[in-house]
Amino acid sequence: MTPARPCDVYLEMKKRLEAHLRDVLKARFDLEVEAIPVEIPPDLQFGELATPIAFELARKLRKAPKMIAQEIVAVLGGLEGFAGFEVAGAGYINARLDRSAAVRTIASGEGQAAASGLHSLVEHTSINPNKAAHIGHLRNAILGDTFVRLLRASGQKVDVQNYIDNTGVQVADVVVGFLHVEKLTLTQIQNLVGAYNSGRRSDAEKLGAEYRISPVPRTFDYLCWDVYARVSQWYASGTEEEQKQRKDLRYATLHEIEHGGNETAHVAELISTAVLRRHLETMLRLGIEYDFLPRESEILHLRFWEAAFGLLKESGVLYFENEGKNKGCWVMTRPGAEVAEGAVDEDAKVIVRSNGTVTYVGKDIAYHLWKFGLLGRDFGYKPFFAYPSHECWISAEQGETEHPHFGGAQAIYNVIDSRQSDPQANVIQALRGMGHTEQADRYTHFSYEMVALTPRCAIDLGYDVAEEDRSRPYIEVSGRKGFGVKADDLIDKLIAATRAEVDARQTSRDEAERQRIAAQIAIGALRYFMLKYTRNSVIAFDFKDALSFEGETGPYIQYAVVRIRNIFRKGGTTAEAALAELAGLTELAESLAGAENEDIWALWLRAGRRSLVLEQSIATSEPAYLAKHAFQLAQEFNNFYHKHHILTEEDPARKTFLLATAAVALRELVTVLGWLGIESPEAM
RNA sequence: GCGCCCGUAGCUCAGCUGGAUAGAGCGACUGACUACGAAUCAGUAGGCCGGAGGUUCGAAUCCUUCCGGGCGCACCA
Repeated sequence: MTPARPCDVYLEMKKRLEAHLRDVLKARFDLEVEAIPVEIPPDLQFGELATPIAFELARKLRKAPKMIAQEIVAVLGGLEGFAGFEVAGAGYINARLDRSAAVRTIASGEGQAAASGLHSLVEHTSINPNKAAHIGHLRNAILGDTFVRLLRASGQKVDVQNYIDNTGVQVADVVVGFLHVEKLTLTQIQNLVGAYNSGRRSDAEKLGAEYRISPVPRTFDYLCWDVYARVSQWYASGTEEEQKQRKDLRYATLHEIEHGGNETAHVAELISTAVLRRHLETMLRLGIEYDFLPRESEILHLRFWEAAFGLLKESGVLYFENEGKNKGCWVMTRPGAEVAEGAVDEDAKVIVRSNGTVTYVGKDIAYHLWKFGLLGRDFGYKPFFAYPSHECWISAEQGETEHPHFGGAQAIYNVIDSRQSDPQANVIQALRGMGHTEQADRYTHFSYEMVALTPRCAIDLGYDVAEEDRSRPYIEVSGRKGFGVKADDLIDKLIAATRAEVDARQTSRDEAERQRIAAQIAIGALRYFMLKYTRNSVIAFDFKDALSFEGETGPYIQYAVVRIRNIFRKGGTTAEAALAELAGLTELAESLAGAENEDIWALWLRAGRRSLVLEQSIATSEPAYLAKHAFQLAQEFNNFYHKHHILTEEDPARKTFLLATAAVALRELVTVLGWLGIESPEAM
């Protein structure tokens, strides 16, 4: 069997050094050390790897760290792939790699991960299908989609799910909006959806005028955005009596939708399906695809809860409360709660209300039992949306007889914003309580902070910003108030901006090609923008930052790729050929030594770090690490590019080496950008 | 009141399970296009890492506490 990641010298060398140190410590000093710390030094002058192990051993051995380090170095001997070890500072042991050997390994590496055998399920996007997607949803989808790509790159089999809450209160609200505020009939709604779906804007406008809807936005999800804002306002306006009636109407509508099989439910289905289709189209513009769309309506109608309820009662996770404020409910103990023996847990989480209906967390427990294959029930499946390479399926009460199998995963990741960490913790707690500890351990709430608007951005967009909000660092987006930046608007704006730049530079390319390049750059800019921040940092959105194409941005990295491609184009050769030629060079050491080559060595080293960063990214669920890695790689290449002129190099061996350096940078940049869902344009 | 997150350069953010002189981008100021395209590069200025204690050979990182900000704590979803 071939090694999983032959090109990753860092990962390989780190493991080798750890193992060697462990052996030496055992054999020569009779020391068993659990974890040997091996780190990457802050500067290349300290070598490529280092360990502060001597500091840790100082107390135990009652000796100065520096002496211990010297003793260890004295017996380390030679290790394949390393040029030597030395003591530095107060007791660091620095390791220097055999640079030529490392370069050859990196150059030859394919970097393909072997299948890990792990089957994971990632749930992301999960937008309520009642309005257009906004920038907050983009962060979710881009984080989720990128993480899917990372898991797949590491060899996992991954199913991508987008959960659709098509029977919730948000859908009910827009149904109320269409039926009772806009006062449309089922037939009229059907006509409107049909006109929008056919793509003929003029038809939608004609109907809009006839039905007295104004303004008539360009797409159906945009219309819903407006209707949702109007109905929210409608609920809050009017007399007290009217408000009560409207609230009653809201919940009556919700219950009809949940129950199904009536006209209101039919309207809800019509609207939510049309909006869902728009969400898929929006996300596809960013290269985001799904495998399966489980819907709440099927979780209800296929009685997932019934099955889960039985299991929960059996395992004792749920108990019936006879006393206190939750009297008459089925409840569960919250994670971390400590309740005295015999006392009533007033703080318990209600799962089944005293009227017998189940709460959101209850339904979520059922759904997650299904995800792990522990429920004993399954959805029906129907094809819903065709991508060029595969079909996206949707849940159905009665599905096709032939269908792929979803669920039954070994590990799951839920990309859900941090405000939902309590309910997520409840679900995990329930799984653990049922004895599914392994599943509970492999349940990751992939949480992230919201995207908010800077006050300046909100004012620029024409929203009323209260005086007290103007001094705040950011203002939360609100679909209810219609307050936010719609995803498609942002994408359009980005494409227009990149198009202007492309037009200025690519005068000889035709219209279609320019548009394609502009889109690639715009999507690259957007995806990178959403990925450069770590998950628990609130993004205060501003067009100035998002529309920036300089510095730490997607286009900066793409530009490095284009530069490398230009070198090979002008040089009449290819990256593959350059790497093949490198193998024929007998002497590399000279090109890698000395201060004037330090930047080249740094670039090779960075190139040899991909799998290490991937591993860290997955372990911490932090795609930002890989985004940063891509940027640093591009930065180091640009550095190299300015310092060494490749095509005019006269020494043929040196030129081959420089070309190979560019080739490896290209290979790494394209690979890592691909993991981030960012395309590498041919020109820009 | 309880829980979670955050506070690092003028601004926006990195800083991995504690480790060597605290980094990047933007902005400001200097410079570099008859070069493989300057969406680039080089340089300068800019930091009691919110405050105070503690643990440690060593703390931006761990613990305690205080201050300042955000978000959760429903028989809503």
